[in-house]
Amino acid sequence: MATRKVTKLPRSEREAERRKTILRAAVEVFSRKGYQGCRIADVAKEAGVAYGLVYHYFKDKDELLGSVFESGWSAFLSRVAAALSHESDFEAKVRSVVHVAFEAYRRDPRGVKVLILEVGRSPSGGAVNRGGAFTNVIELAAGVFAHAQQQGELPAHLEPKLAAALFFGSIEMALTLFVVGLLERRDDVLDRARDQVVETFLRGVEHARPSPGAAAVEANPSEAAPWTSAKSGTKSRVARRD
Amino acid sequence: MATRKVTKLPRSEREAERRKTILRAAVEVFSRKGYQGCRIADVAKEAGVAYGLVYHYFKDKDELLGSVFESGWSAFLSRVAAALSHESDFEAKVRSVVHVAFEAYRRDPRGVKVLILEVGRSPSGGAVNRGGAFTNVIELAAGVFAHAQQQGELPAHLEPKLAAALFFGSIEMALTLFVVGLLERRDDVLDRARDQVVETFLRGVEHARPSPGAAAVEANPSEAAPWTSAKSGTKSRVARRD
Amino acid sequence: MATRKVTKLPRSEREAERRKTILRAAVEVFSRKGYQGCRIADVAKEAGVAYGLVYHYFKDKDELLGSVFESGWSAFLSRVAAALSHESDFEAKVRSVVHVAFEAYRRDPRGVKVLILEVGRSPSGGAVNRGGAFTNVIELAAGVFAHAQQQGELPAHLEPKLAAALFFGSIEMALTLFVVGLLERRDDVLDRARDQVVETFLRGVEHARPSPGAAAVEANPSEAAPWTSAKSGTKSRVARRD
Amino acid sequence: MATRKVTKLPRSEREAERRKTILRAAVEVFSRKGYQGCRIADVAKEAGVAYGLVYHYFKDKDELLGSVFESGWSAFLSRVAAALSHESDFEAKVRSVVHVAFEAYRRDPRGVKVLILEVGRSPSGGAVNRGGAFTNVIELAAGVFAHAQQQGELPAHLEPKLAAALFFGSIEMALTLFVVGLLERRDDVLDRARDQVVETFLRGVEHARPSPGAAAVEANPSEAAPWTSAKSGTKSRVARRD
DNA sequence: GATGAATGAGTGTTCATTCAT
DNA sequence: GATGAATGAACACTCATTCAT
Repeated sequence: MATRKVTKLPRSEREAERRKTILRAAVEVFSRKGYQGCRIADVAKEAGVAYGLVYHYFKDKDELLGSVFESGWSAFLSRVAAALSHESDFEAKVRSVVHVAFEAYRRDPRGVKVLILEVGRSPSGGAVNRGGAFTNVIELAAGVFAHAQQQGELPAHLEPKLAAALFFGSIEMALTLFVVGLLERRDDVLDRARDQVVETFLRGVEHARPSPGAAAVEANPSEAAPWTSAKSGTKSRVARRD
Repeated sequence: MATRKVTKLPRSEREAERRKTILRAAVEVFSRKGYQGCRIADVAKEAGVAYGLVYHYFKDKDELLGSVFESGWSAFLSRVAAALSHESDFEAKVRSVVHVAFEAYRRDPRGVKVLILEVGRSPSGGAVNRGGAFTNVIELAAGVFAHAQQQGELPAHLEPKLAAALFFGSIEMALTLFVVGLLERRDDVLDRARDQVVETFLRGVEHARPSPGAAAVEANPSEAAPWTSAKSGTKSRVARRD
Repeated sequence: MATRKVTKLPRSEREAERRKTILRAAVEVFSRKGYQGCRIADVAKEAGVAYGLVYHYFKDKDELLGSVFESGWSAFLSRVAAALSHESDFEAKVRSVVHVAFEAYRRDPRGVKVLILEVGRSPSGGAVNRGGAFTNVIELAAGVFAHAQQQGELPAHLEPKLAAALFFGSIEMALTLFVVGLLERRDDVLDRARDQVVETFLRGVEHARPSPGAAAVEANPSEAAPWTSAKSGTKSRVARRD
Repeated sequence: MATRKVTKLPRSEREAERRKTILRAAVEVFSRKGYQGCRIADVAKEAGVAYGLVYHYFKDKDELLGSVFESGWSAFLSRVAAALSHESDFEAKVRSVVHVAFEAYRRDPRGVKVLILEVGRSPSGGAVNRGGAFTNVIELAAGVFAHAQQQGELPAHLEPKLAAALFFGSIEMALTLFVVGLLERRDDVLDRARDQVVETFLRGVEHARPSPGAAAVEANPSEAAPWTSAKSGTKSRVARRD
């Protein structure tokens, strides 16, 4: 009834299109309900396709969700790789990777949430190579750190993979703060946070330098804590026990 | 503490005991199969009690698993709080918290895995205030950082909550490296990693100092990559308790 | 704590008391939730006794509910028997049995509801001798009808048991009208209905005589249909199909 | 009726068929085990379909069993309505409704048992509008009685709904006598009982006339108790349709 | 390819019944 | 006798996956 007149993409393209539609729907549903909580039916409905069609494009639920990860990660990875290739300086590389991560979040918080909240999940569950994806990023970054060590830009005693873990762990948890709402999803806050991540990673909390933008702000003593709108940022100044 | 009768536990204590048994079993199963994957039947079997008894002590699956989180987090939180209260120096505090985390992992990788891999996860998964638990740790640590800022031990421009996030993000991801097997779960590797986490967080990758133990090693050029072999092990510099 | 001072009924009486308490509670719960819908726990709570105590007095759920029936029926039966023994005239007997039934309803609609709504139930379910109780009433009445036949008060061609069935079927369904709310539970309506049941059974719909009370009412043409408050009694005057 | 294709039923009809199959199976199981006692698994097995398919066609157990009631009642109702529409005389109407009920029982004792034993039962059992179905029959008949009153065929002082209740109460309890085995399920007994129901309802026990068939029998004193033996059988005086 | 009916194993939850205290 | 914790069979309902059309 409705199928008669379509622009007729070459079969393969039409299919690729469908596949992407389903994948996008999966990301959406996945981010709403989580890995286990989402049903194939939900994905199909979200994608506007028939129930069984999902199984034409994906072997089973695991493959579908695996694909979600892979496409997400590979997109992230390629952006990171591109960013790295545009910079030669170590600090610049670090800065640009953090930038990529924050931009990804700014553009597609849902997708990032999925990636963040489900990495390493599926305890022994036969799921895809999420671990693999994770390993990829770690090792990509580890390569950068090892190179920097060879260039003398970084102390030799550091384990590159661990350094990479600390790097991405910092980024991830920083973004998590936004995901769970502990920090406001405002552009200026995001920017400032990004700078603090870079600074802390490079020079440590003890020697982190202020954001360039914040420098100006510092000139205005009355706005000493621009991180939060009004309500004082941190409640308990002293460790609680309870 | 509460009862003197030694011969047999009074009804109420017996029950409290049962409850704990079930909770422990839940942690176990949970860590093996994850939040959604764990079945009440498994928990009951693991605890060695009848199926229905689980429902005597916990309203439903959600409440049971919620309790797992809460008990796990509160245990971790109280250890962290204790560690903090024993130190006054900022660096020492940082070091001791990292120590607590690593010791927890050394002692009960399963439990840590559960907390690490499931916190904040399961979007709207119905369960308790996992988010709340997460928030608690962040804010506990944020308090420490804020205090350090007041003491002049830390730059004032840092957002304490974000600093806390970077701190725990680093720790978590470092442990994840062990969880997923990218680093060997050997004592010496754990010790060295712990030091690197502390150093990187405090002074940044660029100025991180080598482990005291590793210092000696460095003198021996023939052992250039102590991350993957040897047994130099700088075991637990800080006294463990319990 | 509280058990110290009780009037100390002889053991057997105390127990009989308890038993009755539980039985009453069972009637209550039963009438609210029905045979299958009620849980032993509900009965225990309603009776204010411990969970397991119910099993001291009743072998199992079936026996408990069987007892409910038996006590209900036997009470009804003995009232019916008493009523019958007080009258010698056939019409008077009929009238007094209907009276007993309507009074029982007026006094304890709950109990009647239980008896009415569950007779003959439990399809093949191993339940008690509810059928037995039912049989008892039918045969008691059948005896009366047979006697009346011998006295020449009733045509000989009638099957007494069937006559009894028609009799109690009329009574039951009449009461059901009140139970389900198709007739108002007002005293005057009940009285009038009672008369109509008797008249219809004795002389048939075609020759049923008006209630004595209604006779007076009839004198007042403005109150021609005193069966219902205001809203005209029967909607569709002609058989609907739909 | 709706489709011409003979070769294979179109999808939609196939499904409607399936639905009916399941419904029939539900009636069967239902009549055997009662409302609460029947399990979805039994229904599925009886229908010869997969467990889960039941949930394709019925939201849940309640909806399934609700449908059983509705279809049963509506079938009965339409037969009654048809019978009524074919007769104009009041007595004939009464006679034909009783006939319909007895024929229904003769044809499908199971189904009748279900409707009889479960209507109005299960207090607040959640299921559909069983009460509604009950109300429908009562009001349908009440309409007939009201009409007869207007025609002067019936005393005006009777409450039509109550008359309807007495009518169906008599029928129901008469059938119950067969259901519980107090009367033999033999054709001649059924016929005779049917006549007695009609006569008693119309003219009362006191003036009920003997069955036409039994009249002949009465002439033969040697067959004084034809209720329990013989085979005189006055079969279906009114044409059945079905 | 597309559709959605059909399948059935899996699992949370209830609740009658038992039993140690 | 009283209590309520312990037991476990039973069952409704879900949902990934298959398959006929």
